[in-house]
Amino acid sequence: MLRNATCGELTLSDVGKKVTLAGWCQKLRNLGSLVFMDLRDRYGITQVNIAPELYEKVKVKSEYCLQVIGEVVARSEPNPHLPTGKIEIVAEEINIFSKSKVPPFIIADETDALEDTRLKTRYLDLRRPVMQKNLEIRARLLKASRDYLEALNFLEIDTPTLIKSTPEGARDYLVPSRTKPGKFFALPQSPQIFKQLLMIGGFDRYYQIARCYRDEDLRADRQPEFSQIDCEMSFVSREDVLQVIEGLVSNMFEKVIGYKLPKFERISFKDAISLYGSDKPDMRFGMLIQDVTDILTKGEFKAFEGKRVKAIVVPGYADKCSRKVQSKDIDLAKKYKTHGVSFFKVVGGNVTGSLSKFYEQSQLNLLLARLDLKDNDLVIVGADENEDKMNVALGALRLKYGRELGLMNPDVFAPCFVIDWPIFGEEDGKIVSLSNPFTRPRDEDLKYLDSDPTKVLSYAYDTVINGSELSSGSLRIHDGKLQQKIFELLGLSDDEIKNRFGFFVDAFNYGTPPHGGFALGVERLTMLMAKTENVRDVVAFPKNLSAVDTMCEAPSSVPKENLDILGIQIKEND
RNA sequence: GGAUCAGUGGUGUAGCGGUUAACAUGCCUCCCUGUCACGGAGGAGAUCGUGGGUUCGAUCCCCAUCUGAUCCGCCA
Repeated sequence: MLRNATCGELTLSDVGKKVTLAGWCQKLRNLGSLVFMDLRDRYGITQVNIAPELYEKVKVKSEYCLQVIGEVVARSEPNPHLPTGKIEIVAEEINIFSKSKVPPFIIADETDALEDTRLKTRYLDLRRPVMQKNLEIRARLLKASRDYLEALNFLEIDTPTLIKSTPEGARDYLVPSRTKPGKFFALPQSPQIFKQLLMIGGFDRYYQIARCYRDEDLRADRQPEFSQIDCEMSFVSREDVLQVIEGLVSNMFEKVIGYKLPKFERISFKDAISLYGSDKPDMRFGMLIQDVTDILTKGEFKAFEGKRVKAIVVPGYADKCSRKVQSKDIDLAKKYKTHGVSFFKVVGGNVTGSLSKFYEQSQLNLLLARLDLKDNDLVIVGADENEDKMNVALGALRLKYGRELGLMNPDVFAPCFVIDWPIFGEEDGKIVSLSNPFTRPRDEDLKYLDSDPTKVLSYAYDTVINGSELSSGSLRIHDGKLQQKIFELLGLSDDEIKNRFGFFVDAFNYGTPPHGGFALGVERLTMLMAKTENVRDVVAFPKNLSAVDTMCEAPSSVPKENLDILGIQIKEND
């Protein structure tokens, strides 16, 4: 037996027991004729009292992996900050399993190393309690989701990860085929098509913890490979699916972090954009975007003419809003391809600011009343021909100030469903898909399919908590004719449809049940529960922003012979 | 594809035309019987990301390049 207790469990009631612990030497405190060692494992830290003679013999150092045999004793001076702080082990024997080089950074929650450094020796970084806690949250929420879904009769079925490339949406990761040189598999961006085929195959409730791959640029919350709790159900209404999502997510929060989520709000896509300036609204705080077009286009200020004018109010911020701050905000708004924003301040009950001179007092009073302005409030105003662009820009500013004013409390979770998404958008006069092409249009909107497709809303739904898109899903089309029609509206020719989705379209001719589902982002969920804004904190071995694993140095070159077998030649750099 | 910020001992930072390149921490040696961010004394450790330029002189200014972070585009 290499150990019979962990470093996190011993208490005063264990005093007198002889125990064997195993772990890593976290810290040594050598007082001369008395040496203390903090021994660390996954469960905690236990102090070991080592006699100088024993210490001389074993010569323990930082991060040595070792075993301690000794008696549990009560400490004469307990440490109230440590769960095991009332006891220590008097070492009788120390066996070193293996030595360690001096680690490149301090292995503790409060490490001062930058992430880049930590990633190069991730296995050391993973020893840090906070990383172990994060990965434990991840494991526990997966377990909770399995338990919940299994109880509802969902069947776990895995789907292939070497699949047909169907260029649409995200860029595929490609895998060359050896048996068919010159041809490629793609790694799945999601199991979408397969889970729908499972519905046709009669598995009315399917789920899977699915690995997904997207070869797109990364972000702090985006990795090229990630996991989804993927579900699909047959013979369901939108309401049925939303119930499952709400139940599942609430159950996970309760089981994993003991948080009771409130009932999920519902908001239409349209309202989310116009009130929050985002399709993933953070509902922990207000500061909603308001329409002031009728008031502010009536003045002498020509630049607002013919545009939609929208505003947010930052309470009590007028005196903090220097010229520098303003110019930063203008730049932020311009990032979203707007003309920028302007500022009003409320001073002594009056609306002031460089634009105020363009307006009559009566109009400014209207503004005071409409926005319910108080002294020292800051009003950020933007105008644009394209209302949604300005909404999105103001939405970004809303988040900036929400953060700054401490309104985004990480201990509070505000869930909502964003529903009624449009199916089509317009880009350069062309109809483009805004969702996946299998999303089912609302029955009441089918009549617009020919006349004005952009008016057609769908049975799609996103789950959003604290501004993070946790899941997205929809009812799917189950009628072959309607599916064909959607493909046509997207400008796909019969040949293209046949090439990309032929097998899928064929399947629809054999009795497709009405179905729908969703996919929950595992990393996003874990990030919320672990209260981190960085995906890499909840992935054991992540890629950096260039999609590189700096520890393994992947991707890498491969020998020419391997390429020859695949019929691949690398183009020389020009 | 674009924007911004940052690369200085192992680690994290300071310095921003002339410095013995500073501080903290880690590491090594010695002292220390109750530490838990132990304490004390001493020591080693840096071609200041790379290449070019400006200058009498560059870690510092300029250009290029590489690397990292964050955002926009992108992510059906």
